[in-house]
Amino acid sequence: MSRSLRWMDHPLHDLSKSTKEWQRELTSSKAERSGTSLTSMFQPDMFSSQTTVASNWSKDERSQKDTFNWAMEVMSHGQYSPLKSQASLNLEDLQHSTKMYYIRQARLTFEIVCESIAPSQGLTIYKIDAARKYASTHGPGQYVSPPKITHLRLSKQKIHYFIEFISAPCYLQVVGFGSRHLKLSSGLAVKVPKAIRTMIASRLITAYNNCCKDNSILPPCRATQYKTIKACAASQLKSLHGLDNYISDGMESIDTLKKVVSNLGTKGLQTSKVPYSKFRHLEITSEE
DNA sequence: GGTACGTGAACCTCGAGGGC
DNA sequence: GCCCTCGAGGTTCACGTACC
Repeated sequence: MSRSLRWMDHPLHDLSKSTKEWQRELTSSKAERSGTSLTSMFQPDMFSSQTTVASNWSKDERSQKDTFNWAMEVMSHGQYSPLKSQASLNLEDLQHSTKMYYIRQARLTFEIVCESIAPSQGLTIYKIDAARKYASTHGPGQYVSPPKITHLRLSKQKIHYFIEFISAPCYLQVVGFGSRHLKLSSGLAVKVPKAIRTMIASRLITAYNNCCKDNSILPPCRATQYKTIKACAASQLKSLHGLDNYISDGMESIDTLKKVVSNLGTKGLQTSKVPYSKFRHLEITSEE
């Protein structure tokens, strides 16, 4: 068997596969070759004792990503840039930049793993011993003292204001037909008419926070507002029905502005102060 | 002491902008 | 045109406080 592995020989080179498929293939292929699983290779005691490799991921308190980052950091001797996130979508469904990020991480990971399996240069017993010594003397690091967090119970009035705001007719439209059942924590089921929200949660929250700012009211934190909106059952408007009307109104507004500027010019406004360039841009945009 | 729930932080994804 | 980095948007999670 060759001492070095090539990228194209490895299942990771098939970029059309999802990361989960990669993990499955990598795990199975490693197990076939070595008689053990990749999972067991990533256990915290991998360098200190071979008797502990039988433990599995589920028993570890760390998340899968943390364990992975930990393993890669150890294997790369601190050279590995930690994986920031795990893809939950299939690779082909991700945006290009996101896909490139995961591919980059996969390549880097693969190189490190290959280097560990078939070290061609640089890795010596002395360096491994030095790494062990460093880990035993320096430990896992210092925890930063967490800041004091204070909690304030929201008053019913505050919650009422928020619900009233998000239930305004411009944000919530009741559908003329159908209904749904809200199940309360007390077990009581309430029948409410179906409603459609015209704005996504984050926009609603931004609008409410601006409103609070104008009225010098302290709003609940974002997460609480998200929870409240989620609890108030409503569908999200996804249809583009009415979009033509908005565009039509917008174009009409631009025409009106042009007429106003033109009139101001005839009344003696200096030509240099008339922003013709901006209207030219709008004209070009509207023709496309 | 148990639990409900408010909070900050983390997660996942995307887009802009720049280098080659 | 491809690749990469960085930062922000939108959402969810887990911790820890306050109340019963």
